[in-house]
Amino acid sequence: MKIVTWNVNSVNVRLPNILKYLREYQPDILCLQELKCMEDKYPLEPINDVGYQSIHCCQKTYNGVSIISKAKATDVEYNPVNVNDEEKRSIAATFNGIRVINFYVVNGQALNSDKYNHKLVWLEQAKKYIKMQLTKHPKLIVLGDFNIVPNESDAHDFSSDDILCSLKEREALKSIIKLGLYDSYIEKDTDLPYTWWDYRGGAFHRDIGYRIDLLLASHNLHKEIRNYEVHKDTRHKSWCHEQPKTSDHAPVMIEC
DNA sequence: ATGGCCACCGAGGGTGGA
Repeated sequence: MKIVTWNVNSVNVRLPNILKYLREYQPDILCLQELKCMEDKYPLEPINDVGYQSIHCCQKTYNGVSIISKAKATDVEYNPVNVNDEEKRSIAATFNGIRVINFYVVNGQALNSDKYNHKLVWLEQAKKYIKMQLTKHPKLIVLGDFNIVPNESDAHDFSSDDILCSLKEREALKSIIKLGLYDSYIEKDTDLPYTWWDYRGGAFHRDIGYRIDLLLASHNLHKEIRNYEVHKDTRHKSWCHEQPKTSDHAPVMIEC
């Protein structure tokens, strides 16, 4: 079973990339973040045409999350984690006995910003939801764009004064993991751990990145994970000729 | 070269991303 998280930075701009990814990698479950469209603009038909179903939680311009899958979703919850109902940052469903919770965590912008407090409040809500979900679902995975690095080694430029790296947000992530989750990241000697590289300054080319896209599995699922891959090929402009502009995130896959 | 911000809205530059 292949489970993937990918922040696509606009589902419509990235549609050719997404369809190519589905055809080539054949994931069982592909969780997307940053759809940036309303439901009536969500490209359901082309996704169906390559043999996949989709559930999606949309808003205008910002945010938005979906789960694309081969199997039918059951027990679907739309935006179960929210501080205000406007922001669509969460969607959850069960696929063949596996509970999948897809998050686009608040970015937070800067430590002195109101958005940073919003991020911390949102993470508190997420923790409550996950705690409740763990009591119901032995096989569970929380995945998505967390906008937080778990460890100092997960940032090329680690500074505790910077967003993504600061103490409070990392403590919030740790306390979520302590509920009974396991970071599925498997270190590869050949690669730095990053999943996101800034568009600016040739960051990808210079491998100046951060590991902020995470898959956190419950013990019963984690013990079955046998592979972990970051699909950096999708970051190359030559990978998809129909849409040479790429997302700034790479898809991250586990197999179990 | 595996290369240098991108996408949104709306009509041009401001905003948000991470």
